Amino acid sequence: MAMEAKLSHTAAMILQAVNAGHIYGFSVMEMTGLPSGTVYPAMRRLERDELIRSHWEQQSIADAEQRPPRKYYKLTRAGKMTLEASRKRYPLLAKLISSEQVESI
Amino acid sequence: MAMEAKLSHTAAMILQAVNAGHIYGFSVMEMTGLPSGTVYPAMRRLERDELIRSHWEQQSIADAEQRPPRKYYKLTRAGKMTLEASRKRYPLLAKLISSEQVESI
DNA sequence: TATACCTATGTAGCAAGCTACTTGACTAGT
DNA sequence: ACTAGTCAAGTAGCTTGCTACATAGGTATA
Repeated sequence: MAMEAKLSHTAAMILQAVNAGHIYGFSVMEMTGLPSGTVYPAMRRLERDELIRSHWEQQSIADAEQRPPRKYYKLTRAGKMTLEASRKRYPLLAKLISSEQVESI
Repeated sequence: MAMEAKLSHTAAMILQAVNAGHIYGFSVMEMTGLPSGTVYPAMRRLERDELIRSHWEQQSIADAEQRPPRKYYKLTRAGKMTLEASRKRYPLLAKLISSEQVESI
């Protein structure tokens, strides 16, 4: 069995937020209340550790919606397993950010 | 009006835990899942900033219960006001640790 | 009588988080 | 033209948090 990384409470919150549909940095910031100086470096580390993967939104879409392009994330298989393990470590995590709370994806 | 300190999520969790009846370090650790290297330094800073105040349990009580003496904390008035402000900043905090969850004080 | 576990507090040194910015394009008011 | 606001990503440098360990008395067990 693969050795799963132990996540900090913050990293677990971010993973949970992405999993629940807040799939870009700014949305994670709004949902969690965490500042940009926390969220963006943390998401880089999560990507470095291959728990999430990112791709830039097409410029044409951003242009059409008149805003900066977003960097979209999704969990890898390792990310899903690590999140599952983190729910045991932080049992109150799922309550904080559930998929139901996501209005617009 | 007094300038209230802005608490980190962790510091707010600890304040909330103490307020909810987890009035010594080890109990806060168990409730929150945070490690001792987080909880004890954080509680020192909270006391330095006069949001909580501590006093050592009487040795005779610890002896009678056959365990090390505990350092008991309680919120100051400034601590209660800061916690109240933090509930606005972290609206999901109260759900995490409510007084009802405390079995033994 | 070692070895191990439990309660409880604590610290050194490294990793992660936060404050206060920056960049950049677009919107709206004065 | 200038100021201010919004969305979105990002960074430098200081502060906080975490891992791993220490201390210390208690119980339990082989």
